[in-house]
Amino acid sequence: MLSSAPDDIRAALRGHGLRVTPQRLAVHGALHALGRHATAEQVLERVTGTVPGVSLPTVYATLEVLADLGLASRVHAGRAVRYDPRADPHHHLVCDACGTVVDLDAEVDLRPALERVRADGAVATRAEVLVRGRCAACA
Amino acid sequence: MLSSAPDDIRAALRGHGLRVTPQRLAVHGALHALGRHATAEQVLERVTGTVPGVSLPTVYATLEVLADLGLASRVHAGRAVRYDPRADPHHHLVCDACGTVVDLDAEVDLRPALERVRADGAVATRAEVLVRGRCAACA
DNA sequence: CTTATTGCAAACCTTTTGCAATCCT
DNA sequence: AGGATTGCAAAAGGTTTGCAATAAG
Repeated sequence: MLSSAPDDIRAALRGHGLRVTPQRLAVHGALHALGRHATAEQVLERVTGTVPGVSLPTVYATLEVLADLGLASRVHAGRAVRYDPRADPHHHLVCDACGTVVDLDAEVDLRPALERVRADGAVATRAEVLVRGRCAACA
Repeated sequence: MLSSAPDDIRAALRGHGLRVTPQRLAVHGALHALGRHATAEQVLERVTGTVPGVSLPTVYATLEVLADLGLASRVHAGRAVRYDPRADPHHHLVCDACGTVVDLDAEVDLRPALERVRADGAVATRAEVLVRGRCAACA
């Protein structure tokens, strides 16, 4: 079972003293059902289809919670922030034509960059390779 | 002399059939004078201090032109897009606390990621390592 | 019960657009 | 002269906030 199981979010929320609400379960479910780097708007559409009465501010708040819990991650690509249901470290390609974000599963040795961060007295919490270009559909 | 010399932008603009206007020179100068990853707003402030009568839409348009000419590059970090006077490939650290973007001069072998892009049938135009964390001042 | 969470509407901020006036070439 | 470029104002996104009503623990 992947870490996206409904039980995991319940446990994660409880473990952080947060409440388990239908909206949070719905947003989490929708993000995984979409299975891609979705915008808050897209998540809202999907959620509204199954659990009506969810508002956009709630979607934003919930996605933020999921990101903080490590159950999702933000990808700052273009206009809109996209939320990635994958939490494990991986890389991204952002299509300059259609704005799509696609995962890049590749092994890149980021240590030189991370060492540079440390040498500068800064702290790294996450690191990824960000490629800009055209996705397969647009190329 | 670095590629930021005023003459270079003149040549670059003319070479692309674009007009050399005081606004474009001012924006280019301001971006380099700021010497860091500035927002359009910050560039406007700086420009207004020396060459009054420049508008925000013009700053945006000009930064876009500079980026297209390869005299600057966009960094999508948080809320606002930041423009980097450096055009050569390098990496970035984005501070989650203050939003600052700092350069990371490090040698990272991105080939595995780029090969992945090609294998997927996509095209890469640029690639960098993006680190999130806290800058030296905020850490 | 108590307080986090929600929905709604409205505010906010960044970026873009439309159009008449301007100024490079 | 002629068309690219500009300023202004206004619109268009995307995201956040304020507050009363609701519901989870």
